[in-house]
Amino acid sequence: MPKKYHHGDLKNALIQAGVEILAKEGVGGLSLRKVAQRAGVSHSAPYAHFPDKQSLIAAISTEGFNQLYAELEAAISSHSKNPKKQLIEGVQAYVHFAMENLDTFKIMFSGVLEKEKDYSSFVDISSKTFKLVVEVVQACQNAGVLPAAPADLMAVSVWGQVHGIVSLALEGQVSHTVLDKHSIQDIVLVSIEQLINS
Amino acid sequence: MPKKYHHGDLKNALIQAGVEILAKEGVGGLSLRKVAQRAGVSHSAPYAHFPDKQSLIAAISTEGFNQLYAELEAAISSHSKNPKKQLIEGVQAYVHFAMENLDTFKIMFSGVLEKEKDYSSFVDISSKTFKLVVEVVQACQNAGVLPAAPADLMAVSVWGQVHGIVSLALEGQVSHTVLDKHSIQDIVLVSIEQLINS
DNA sequence: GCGAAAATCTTGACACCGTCAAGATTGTGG
DNA sequence: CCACAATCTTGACGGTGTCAAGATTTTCGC
Repeated sequence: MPKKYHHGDLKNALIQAGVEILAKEGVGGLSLRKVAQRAGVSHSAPYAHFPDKQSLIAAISTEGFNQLYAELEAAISSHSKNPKKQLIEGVQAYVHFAMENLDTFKIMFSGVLEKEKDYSSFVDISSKTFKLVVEVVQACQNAGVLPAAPADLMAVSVWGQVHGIVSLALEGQVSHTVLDKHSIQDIVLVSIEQLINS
Repeated sequence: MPKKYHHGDLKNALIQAGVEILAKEGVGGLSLRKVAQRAGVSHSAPYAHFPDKQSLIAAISTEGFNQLYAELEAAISSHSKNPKKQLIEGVQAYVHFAMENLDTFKIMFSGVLEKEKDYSSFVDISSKTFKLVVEVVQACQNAGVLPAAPADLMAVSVWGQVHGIVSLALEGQVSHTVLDKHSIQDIVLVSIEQLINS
């Protein structure tokens, strides 16, 4: 697949370097020039592979979504006969991904990427992820675990719930009176159970 | 309160200029130098009032939270005898604020402000806002509208649900199969009703 | 009310940033 | 093998956050 030119596979090396800088210095520390330096090329070499910085960010975000999708699917497919467990394990995996890849998660969901619809592979993997959520929700509905609203709408409810709590927590907006007593994992689980039919 | 020096009340003028640039050019277009220029002062005048750019962003975010708090309280206090209506109107007000002040909302919640706990007035107003949510949730619980879990935990659930859906929608992560059929307002309302005791 | 001290603002500089143009180098296909 | 395309380097440009030095204005103790 990737042909070897001067560097080898600079495009992926740049994405990888970006992920590393992101993890080490946060979103504010991510610059094209640092990415280039870490990959061992000159400051404008990236322009052979990405038309601009936004495009590299799109690639990093896409990579993040691919990983998130993989982890979600792994969590779900381990319990293919138990929709409720699929839901719970999927939620756990989502929270786990966010906490383990804090800045990648931020870049994926915090508006750093400004015109996401311009990047088709980003749109592809993120809508594929949404479809995965819809499937689990639908299975839960068929099993009577979730209410019988339209599946895509219910999927937005469930995903929104999880995503919102995680986002607020990462943003420091969840009061310490709550965080002192419960982990984010627990808070999300308790919240999701409010949506589940008793 | 604000004494008049050379400019008059440059500190607030800078915050206002920041809000305007934010609305016109988005988060990416917000620079200290543009803010200074719009306020009619030299490029480093802001340093008399803010130690760095993050500090100005904190002030803008704080201003945003003040406005959000005011709108939430207005929505809630119009229905002081009907907790369920308070909840629904409060949620509507939250969604309305997000959509009317898109980039301010982003700056408040999207990790642009990196060390939020360093800014005490930001912490004050945001925890005050959280307390407001807890109060409404508690009133709903007393009226049997919401389940009887610990109020602060339930508040995180409710706020997280609303905030998550709004965030995902603003990020373009809500599938068009949903958005074509429902407004964000409707989606959030339908979702919240899943949490309300029937 | 006056003069010292503090607050405010300007000017100029620095390093870093994203981006582009010109050219050098390297791989590929006819 | 050679023209061409892909890849990478060098150098430049304007914009950015920040700091230092100095000018200007207000405040405050006497």
